[in-house]
Amino acid sequence: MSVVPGATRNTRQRAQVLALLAATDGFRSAQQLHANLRDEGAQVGLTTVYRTLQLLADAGEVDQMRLPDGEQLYRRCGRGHHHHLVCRLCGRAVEVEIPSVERWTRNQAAAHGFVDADHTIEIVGTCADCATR
Amino acid sequence: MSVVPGATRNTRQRAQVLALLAATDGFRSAQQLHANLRDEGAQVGLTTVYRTLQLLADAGEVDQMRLPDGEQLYRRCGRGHHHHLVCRLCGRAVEVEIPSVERWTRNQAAAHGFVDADHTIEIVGTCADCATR
DNA sequence: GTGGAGTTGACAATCGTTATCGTTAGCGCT
DNA sequence: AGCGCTAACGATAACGATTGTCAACTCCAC
Repeated sequence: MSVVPGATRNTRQRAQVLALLAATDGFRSAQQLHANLRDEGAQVGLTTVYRTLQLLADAGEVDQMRLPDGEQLYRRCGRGHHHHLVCRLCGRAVEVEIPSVERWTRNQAAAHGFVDADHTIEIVGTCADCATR
Repeated sequence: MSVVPGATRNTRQRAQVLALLAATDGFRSAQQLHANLRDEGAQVGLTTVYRTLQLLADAGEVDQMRLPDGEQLYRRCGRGHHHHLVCRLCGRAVEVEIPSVERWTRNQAAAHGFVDADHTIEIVGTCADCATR
């Protein structure tokens, strides 16, 4: 039997992106992550950072959110469905759960005949540290 | 005394953008609106459409939301704080209110020391018409 | 070690949006 | 109606994040 097509490989670049994500606790943009990797001497292309983040996001390994200005941010996250309270300045994030809203959104969608409903809930603010600075 | 600086003027272009928005009941992108205006013979520049939408959004005359792919959408809306259930295909929107969540998000932000907290809640699905088509 | 399919990355292209800046035109005033 | 000031316009260029391209590379099963 030949190799199963579709296997994913463990490459140096993916390990480095994952390592950086593991060491970061706030949301970061692909460009920020790429810059950080370059700073610490890692040899990773910007394209690869984007691709890796997309892979991880699709696999549910990282969460992604979008700032009001449209920039995409990524963060290594706990599993399961949850939402975020994010600092608009430093990216620090707190995972929050909204038990009632999950049910509520489903019901609203169904009540209006919408199917395949998905929802996005993000709370963006300024964290205590950034506020006093 | 001279003219008060900062006055806004009534131009043909703004009237046309407003008229189109009034005749549209779903979320539309700036580019879609511009194309529609051109189709019906209106002479309006793309830049002006963007500027006008931004003005209206700042003034609270229209609501803006962002699709998962980052595209900005606009819609003439009822006043007051509310959220939307939007069709991902045709842009049709239903305004919904989430009584408990407004309070909940405020409390969560405060509990974690965040200030100036803002929240975005959007439900995107496929409406009944688009689903059967 | 070898083969070949998954990966990489420099570069170009895309796409929505914003800045530029000379021209146009709304409107308060006379 | 005419004048003048300045907001507003709009064609075009610039921008910035993201994605496509494609030849070179490198994991890894055998």
